[in-house]
Amino acid sequence: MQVFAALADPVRCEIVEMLAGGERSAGAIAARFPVSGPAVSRHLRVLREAGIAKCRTEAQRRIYSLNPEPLVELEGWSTALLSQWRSRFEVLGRYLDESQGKGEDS
Amino acid sequence: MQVFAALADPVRCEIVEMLAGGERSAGAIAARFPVSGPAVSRHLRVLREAGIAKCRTEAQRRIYSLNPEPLVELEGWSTALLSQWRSRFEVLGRYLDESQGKGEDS
DNA sequence: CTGTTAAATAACGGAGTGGTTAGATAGCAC
DNA sequence: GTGCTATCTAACCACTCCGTTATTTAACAG
Repeated sequence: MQVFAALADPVRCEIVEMLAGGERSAGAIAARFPVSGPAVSRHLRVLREAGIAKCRTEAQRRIYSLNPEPLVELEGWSTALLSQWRSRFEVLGRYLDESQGKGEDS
Repeated sequence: MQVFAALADPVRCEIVEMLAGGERSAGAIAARFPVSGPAVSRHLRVLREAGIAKCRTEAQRRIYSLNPEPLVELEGWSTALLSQWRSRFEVLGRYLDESQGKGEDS
């Protein structure tokens, strides 16, 4: 799950939320954060390398947009994990229901 | 999203997957990784402080289990983001459908 | 070609992270 | 009490990460 590392930084997390609302130029993104342009530029690179963002060139501007696949994968990961956990929990629940009538365990 | 930072490390990510399959003692967890006990112990602390794992004491053992709330939140975050993205995409799609008949744009 | 704008890269410093080994803490067995 | 087991904490080191400023690349305007 390389995605987690890419989203671990709050700035990158916010950038992703921005991009979910539509594509933006690098400058427009940088303007929203109290850090320097180069700092944002590197955040964008991390997101690109993680496959979460992609960019196209338009004159001098780089227009960034969201690449959804990794987020779909992320959603799937958490959903699968939770359903596994819930199924375990249900097994435990059944066990407790059963032993409730007998009241014995090690 | 503090959860991302907690899951950014592959060892912690695997621990969470282990815990989804049922609770485990600290020793049982540590045995599965090629790193020292103290290293795993600190990973467990990070997960605890992120609210992803919790532990109870049983004799000398600490039994770790999964706390699902942060993962539910994570699932919700990715789902919301994707649905926002998809709605944007649909708007764009409608625009393209429309301009397709006219064939003009800047 | 020169100048300007937009963004990326380079180089560097400080803070945080993950690993290690050694020592502390807590509960059980005797 | 002593000894053993299980786990955590402390101290330290190497490495990575995020921020900065300075420089470079790239595209347009004249």
